[in-house]
Amino acid sequence: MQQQVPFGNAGPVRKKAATLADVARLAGVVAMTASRAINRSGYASEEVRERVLKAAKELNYRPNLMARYLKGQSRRAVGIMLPDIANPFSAELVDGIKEVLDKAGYTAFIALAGAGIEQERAGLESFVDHRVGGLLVATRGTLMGDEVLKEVARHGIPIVTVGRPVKSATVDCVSANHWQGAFDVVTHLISLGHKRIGFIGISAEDAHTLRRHHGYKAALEKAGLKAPAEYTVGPAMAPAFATQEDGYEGMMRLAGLKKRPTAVFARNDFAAIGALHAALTLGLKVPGEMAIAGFDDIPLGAYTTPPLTTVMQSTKEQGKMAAEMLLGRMEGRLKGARKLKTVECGLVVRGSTVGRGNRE
Amino acid sequence: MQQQVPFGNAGPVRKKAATLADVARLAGVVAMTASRAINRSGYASEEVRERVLKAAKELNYRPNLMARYLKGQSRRAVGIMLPDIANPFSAELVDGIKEVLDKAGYTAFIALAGAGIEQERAGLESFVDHRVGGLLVATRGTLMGDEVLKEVARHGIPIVTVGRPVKSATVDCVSANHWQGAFDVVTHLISLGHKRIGFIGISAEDAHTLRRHHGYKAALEKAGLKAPAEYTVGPAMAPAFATQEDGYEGMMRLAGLKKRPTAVFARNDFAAIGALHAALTLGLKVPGEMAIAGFDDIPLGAYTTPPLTTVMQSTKEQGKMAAEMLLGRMEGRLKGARKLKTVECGLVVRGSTVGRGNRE
DNA sequence: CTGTTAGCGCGTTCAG
DNA sequence: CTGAACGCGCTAACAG
Repeated sequence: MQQQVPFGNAGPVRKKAATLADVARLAGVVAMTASRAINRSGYASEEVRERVLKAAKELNYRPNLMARYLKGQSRRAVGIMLPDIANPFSAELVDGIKEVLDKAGYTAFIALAGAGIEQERAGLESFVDHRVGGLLVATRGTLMGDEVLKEVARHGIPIVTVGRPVKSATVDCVSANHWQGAFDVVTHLISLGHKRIGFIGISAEDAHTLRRHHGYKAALEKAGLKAPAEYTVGPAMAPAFATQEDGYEGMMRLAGLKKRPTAVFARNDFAAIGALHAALTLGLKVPGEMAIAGFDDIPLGAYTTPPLTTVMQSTKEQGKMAAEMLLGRMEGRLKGARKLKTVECGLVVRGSTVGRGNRE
Repeated sequence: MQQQVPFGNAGPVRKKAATLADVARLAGVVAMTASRAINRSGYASEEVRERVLKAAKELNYRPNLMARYLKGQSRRAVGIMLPDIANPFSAELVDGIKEVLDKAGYTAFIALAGAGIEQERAGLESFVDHRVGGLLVATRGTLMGDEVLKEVARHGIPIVTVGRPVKSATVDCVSANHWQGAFDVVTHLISLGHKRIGFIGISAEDAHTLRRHHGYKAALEKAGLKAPAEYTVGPAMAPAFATQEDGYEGMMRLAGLKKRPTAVFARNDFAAIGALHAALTLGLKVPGEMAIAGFDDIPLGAYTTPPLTTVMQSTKEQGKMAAEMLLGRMEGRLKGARKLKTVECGLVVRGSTVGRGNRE
């Protein structure tokens, strides 16, 4: 029974949405009765409920959440603040989060921090304004960002961050052990006999990257190897995450050194793929003359030629854990001091460090 | 001046948020005056405004949007419904949308359709419930999906779809000319002398793919070439979009034919990259023995070896256009019958169809 | 310029 | 089982 809709020829004018009173009138009862029938709260005779439900459907009735929230009802929506959307990390994370949230009957809204801290603040405030019941924040940690988060926390909304430890007693955190992942993959390179190992994609802005770089240095140190400053390269102004371009440039720089590295660890898989392309373009054999490893285990990494050795950080798992912690806070199951959870990373060895590579 | 926050040791208990009345009381005025001071509507003496603003800051006051909306205020939030988040298409689209929305001072919320139509419906209804002022829908077109959209349209919320023509008089649409893009790239392959050209990633579910496949067939037909059924391969149950795996499988199938194609057009770049890896794994020279083209122009496509020939569909541009149309509807600038806009696609020629490739 | 009144749509509370 | 009154936080429309 398709109804006439007042749009397209009427511009933004719209018939006012049906209210509970309208439904009640049509069903021949009073608003309160309709409310009870619809929400199954309190009693209502079967017969009345049917009439009400029919009327509701006919009027295309949707309860006005604003009015509900106004009375301080439970808020079954969660806000997710992401750094950007182009990042496979975001995709997997949301995957894990949604799995938990969907099951629990919550709706998730996503906002993007995008370029700057101001956008992030605007998005977070918007979440607060729209009365989400909890916040999952996966943006990158900067000191400025922390201030914003603390401000938001003052509104009393439970917050769980992912991959971003916040120095605030009211915020729970889930993150991967980037240090250990980097340590493991560099140790893997060392165990293959490499002694000159470069790092592509450094950036002082990004907490993850710094921890990965520390892991890189620690592994070298433990093996008694050196990491000359010139072996660490990165774009001057680091963006949200290193890109193919950065990796390409980085490899070009490293390969141009008089004593160039024989292996390279790139901050993430995008950079690694860019580096791989650069190396092949220069005619270097991979991994024969240049071994390359990345970080993140993006799906495409298994389909480069040669496939990419990388570090898996079980992002989906982190998403699930974070969502569960948040729900716990929201529903009062989880109490007490802030929780900090860390997930270990796993090494994924493929052809870019071991084997024939794509040239004899 | 960091305040004590009641969380962490108190579970979900929270101090009630400050209300306008609280602010007014602290400033020694009445609520209405505070409202005027904060919203710059009506008059308020400079002195009073300062006092009110100070009080507001002190109490960490945020106007209760629910209460505002309840009065039927303008809704400066927009909902974006995406098919999934792992898709570079989504990223670029949101990029374009945000550019317009940010400038106009609107906030964007994103929801994901994910697996099924039910999630999509839930997300859309949640948007309606949260009283977003407009909806941008970029999920894939299926008949079931259309029904849901029509239902939502009945609420009188302006809707613009991207890449998905909807048979409803109340929904505006923006999309790329997939047919033409496919036609052009296949024509490019033909112009290189290829006579046996395969298609990887067919799926009856996906409208875009079908249009790309039609373009592929049209190009062959126009050149007087044949497209045997066995040259078109795809996973039986097609997911949201074809993946590296699908491309890999597809190429394996095509390469195994007694009279195998000399060129392949993959439904998207992910499939193309999978196909590329398969071809190289089989020892085929690309493009010498097997030319490969994709669709979408994802960033990584320029960094495969050889780099990928593909079709650019200016997704960001589509996002901008869609957002502008939506704002036009929301603000009453755009009136009248539904608008349908189509953006042309552009051919991007790289090494996977032309040149030496990555082997001599 | 500032204060008062009323009502948005709903659910809670208390009477029928 | 059903109805009537009240108030959530805010602002439009009137006074003062």
